Amino acid sequence: MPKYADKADAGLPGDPALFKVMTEISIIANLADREFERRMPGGLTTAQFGVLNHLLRLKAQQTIGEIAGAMQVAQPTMSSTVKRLHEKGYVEFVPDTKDRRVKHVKVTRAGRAIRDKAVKTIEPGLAYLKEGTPGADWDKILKELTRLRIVLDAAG
Amino acid sequence: MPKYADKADAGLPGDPALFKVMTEISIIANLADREFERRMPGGLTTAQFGVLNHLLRLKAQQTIGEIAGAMQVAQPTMSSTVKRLHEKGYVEFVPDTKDRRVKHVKVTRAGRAIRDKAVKTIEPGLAYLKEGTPGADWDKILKELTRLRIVLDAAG
DNA sequence: CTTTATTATATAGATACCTATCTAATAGAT
DNA sequence: ATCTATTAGATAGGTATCTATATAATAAAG
Repeated sequence: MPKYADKADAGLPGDPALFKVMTEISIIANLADREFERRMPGGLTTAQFGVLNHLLRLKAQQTIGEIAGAMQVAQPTMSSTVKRLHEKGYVEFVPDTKDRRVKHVKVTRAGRAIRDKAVKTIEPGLAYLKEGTPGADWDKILKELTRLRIVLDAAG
Repeated sequence: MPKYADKADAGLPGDPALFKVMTEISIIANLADREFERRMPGGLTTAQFGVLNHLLRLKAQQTIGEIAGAMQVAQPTMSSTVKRLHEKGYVEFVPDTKDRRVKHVKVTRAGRAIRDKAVKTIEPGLAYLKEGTPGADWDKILKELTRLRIVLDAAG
């Protein structure tokens, strides 16, 4: 049951627009995670899907640290996510020949298969969202959100 | 150290705009939480601040279920957040005279004080973000994001 | 009235995320 | 060569979030 569908926005009248934007972003992030994970096969989470998708699109192996940087999360977070993918057999670890501290993460066949399945699961949902927001210029909104993210990131 | 500031967007070339938007939203939500919590007094989290702010702006007490609905999170999540606020002395529980199952959550003086401090802490950050994104029409973006959230919420 | 259904909140068990810290291995400096 | 600094990753402890379930109290039905 939707809880907010009858309200103009998630904020209160006095809030500045950007504050409301941040509130919406927080709610959307949570709702989207829930929707995706409800539909994703094999108990994949969005974090786990993100890693598989990232590596497969790059067509490359990466270290845990590199993946953490690319996904914009802390290294221990990525250690944990990769560990779960490993337990499920979706990635394997390739030792570095020159530096024994390093683990190269490689997607397995099973990992590729589950990711392809996940992509197919997501596509109709994305189409649904796009149809549900006619007239929205997502390319333009993307540009602004990217600018916002860069400023926010630089502030840290 | 920013990790993404040198990239056009957080997605990959083949991704549809709306997919990239969702990716940005996820990253922004995390970055914003971190920034705010780093600056907030008294170890307040964004979730905890959100509850105090919500109740104080409404100028009303609400039950845990009502707050959960308003903040768009599951009821056990709100039980947990409210519990932490109670441990810190920022809210108190007012028993319902007619229904002994119900807890009315009321912000204490200390809660109001910490929220006022938090608001003052946030304002410059918001101004910084706004200045860092000149020309962005946040009112318009808010409208689109709200539509997106409503569609997403209705899908659940 | 007693039994059943509903409702409000709490508890249990996961995952994701963080910061702080530890270990192991490599690199640098003297 | 040895001592120190840096780096990759793992571990510990904490909050937020979810779903599923338990508990308690009210409401509805018989």
